[in-house]
Amino acid sequence: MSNPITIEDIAAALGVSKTTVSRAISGKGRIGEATRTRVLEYIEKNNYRPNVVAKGLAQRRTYNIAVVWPGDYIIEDLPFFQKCLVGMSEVTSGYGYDIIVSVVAGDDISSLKRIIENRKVDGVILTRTLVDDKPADYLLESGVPFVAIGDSLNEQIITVDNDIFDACRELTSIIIGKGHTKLALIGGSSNHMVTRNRYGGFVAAFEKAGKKVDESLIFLDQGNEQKLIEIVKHLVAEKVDGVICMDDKLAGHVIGICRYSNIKIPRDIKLASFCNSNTLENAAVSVTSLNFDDRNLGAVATRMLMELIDGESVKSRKLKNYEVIMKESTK
Amino acid sequence: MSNPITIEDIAAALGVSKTTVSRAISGKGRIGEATRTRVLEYIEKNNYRPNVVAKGLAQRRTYNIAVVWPGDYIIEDLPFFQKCLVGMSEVTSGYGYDIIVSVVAGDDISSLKRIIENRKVDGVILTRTLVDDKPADYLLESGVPFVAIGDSLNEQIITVDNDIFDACRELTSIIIGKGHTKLALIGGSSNHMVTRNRYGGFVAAFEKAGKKVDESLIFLDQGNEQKLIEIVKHLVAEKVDGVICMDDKLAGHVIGICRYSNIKIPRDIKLASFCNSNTLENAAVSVTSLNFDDRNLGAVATRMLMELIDGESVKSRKLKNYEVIMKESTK
DNA sequence: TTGTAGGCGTTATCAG
DNA sequence: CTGATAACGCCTACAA
Repeated sequence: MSNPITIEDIAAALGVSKTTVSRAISGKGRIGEATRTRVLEYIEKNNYRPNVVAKGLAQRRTYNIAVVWPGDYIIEDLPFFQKCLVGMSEVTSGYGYDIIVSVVAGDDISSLKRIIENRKVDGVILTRTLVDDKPADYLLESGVPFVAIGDSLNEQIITVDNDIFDACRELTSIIIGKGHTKLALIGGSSNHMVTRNRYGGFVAAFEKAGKKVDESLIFLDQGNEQKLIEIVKHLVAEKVDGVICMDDKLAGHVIGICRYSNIKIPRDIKLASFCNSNTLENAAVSVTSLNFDDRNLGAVATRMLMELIDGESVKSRKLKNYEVIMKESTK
Repeated sequence: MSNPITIEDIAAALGVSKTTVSRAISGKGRIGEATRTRVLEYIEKNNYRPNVVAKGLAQRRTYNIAVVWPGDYIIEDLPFFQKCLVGMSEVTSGYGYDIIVSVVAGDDISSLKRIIENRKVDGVILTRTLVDDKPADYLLESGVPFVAIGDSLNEQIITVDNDIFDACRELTSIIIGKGHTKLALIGGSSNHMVTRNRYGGFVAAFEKAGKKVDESLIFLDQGNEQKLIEIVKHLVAEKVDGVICMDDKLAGHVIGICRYSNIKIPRDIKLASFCNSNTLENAAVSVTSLNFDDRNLGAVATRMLMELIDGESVKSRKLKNYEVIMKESTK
């Protein structure tokens, strides 16, 4: 049925060459003001749309970027990715780009590989960074422009991140400042770069206060709820002042355990989370936590990638804004 | 730098024509077994990858589908979309397709429009359906193949959905069967088709039990927490047996209100949710709810779309499996 | 069974 | 300022 009109149709209708039409559209190359408006008017009237695929073939561009999306269902992580995505989408559409999602679960980067090998995208955004980062390594090797959200140990990788370190240090400092100095820290995968930074911020707050971190109160790579139960009981027995969880998943578990064990927050123990996901809104206590502007993070990452694709040189960035949200759990 | 090799390079290297190479790859058209393997081996050895964009231009295909993604941050909705997406991704990669996300917030379908007008995709999946469905109307008009997840009043629209109606009826029936017949129903946007079906299932359960629904206990288009507070207090004053929320966002609010108002669930009032999002895991009570296989839903929708794109005729489907999860809140 | 030539819709090169 | 003409990389009649 209704085949879309092409640049050639326009050329024929207007008695000019394809080249001229192309120039009128792209704005590149010299062209008479008269013919230019004539073409543009015709385009407007017949609502012509350039074929982006054909354009891409000629320019060796796809006008797509890939966004690596987590394939797991950890609910506390979703709001972050969602907010990032919205920010990304706002930027891409301004550039005439679209977003292809590459769902990556665990170490299986076959989806990403396919997309890259098929040359479906001009660049990639990694939405989290790992210590042993398979996707990043692959992308570096393949030479595709990419930006990673999160910190990296590899200087070659262009990254953008919230200032996790500072934020975590500040939150910890505030709690220390309230006189709660015997603090435990519970964190997730130590293969996530963010875990390192959170840990670093925690330690830095102690240093700043001239105190020493009690290493026996640091628990990383936690996720298993059974082990958490023991840990929480242990902490209460040890009479720690408070516990800081690196994310809301852990904080949620701790709340659940406390409720079940009849431990009262904040009476018996204080609680804070290094990452607010809004998943704890219906929890038994409202939780002190950190808030970041993830939508902006996604937007900035995308702008950086766009510049990278355009051949500009781009430097890693750290976004400075965060909020410390004080709630009942540390009262 | 390293320009990928093309079909022409292979042809030249092997002393055959481009056509022959193309045939060896696609499997279409007659070709000698000998030359065929010769080409395939060469491809393997030099790990040649066809340029999907060029292929698409020639075939008038993009090997992309669009998935309309919600632009809002309603956390209780994210798991559903996430699970759908994973299912979709599994299917598309089997077909050599990729997923472009179209972030649509409210009535602003400009993102979707751009994607369609730019001909970036061969088809679209709508991840929710509305009573007044702007995206669906647009897609119908534009003639792009699409499948909608969720029910529709428009027969022209090809849909696939969980059997919301049956599931809601069953859950309601169970609660009625426990002797709780004075039930309230709180629901979200009545512009969402799913709201209608949930309501329908609720009503059907009453009919099946030979009872009449008390219309004064039906509250749709709720979201505002302030109004919910009044409603909950009203319900308690009216001594209703229980309240069913159409989703976890509402259920979460109700839990919060009850806790604040010192109303005990399930002692003072029973509670159930028509849609389990796992966001209530840390809530004060565990909530009776419905579980669906959303990943499969996404997978089925995608398979249907693939068939549609391949020109096959596809009929709307309703997926039958769901689970009723009985928890403390209705004890 | 294989090859030739033209087309998919643009952009880019190089003359005029 | 404008226009042929050749890419871009692949597919597909039609011929051989």
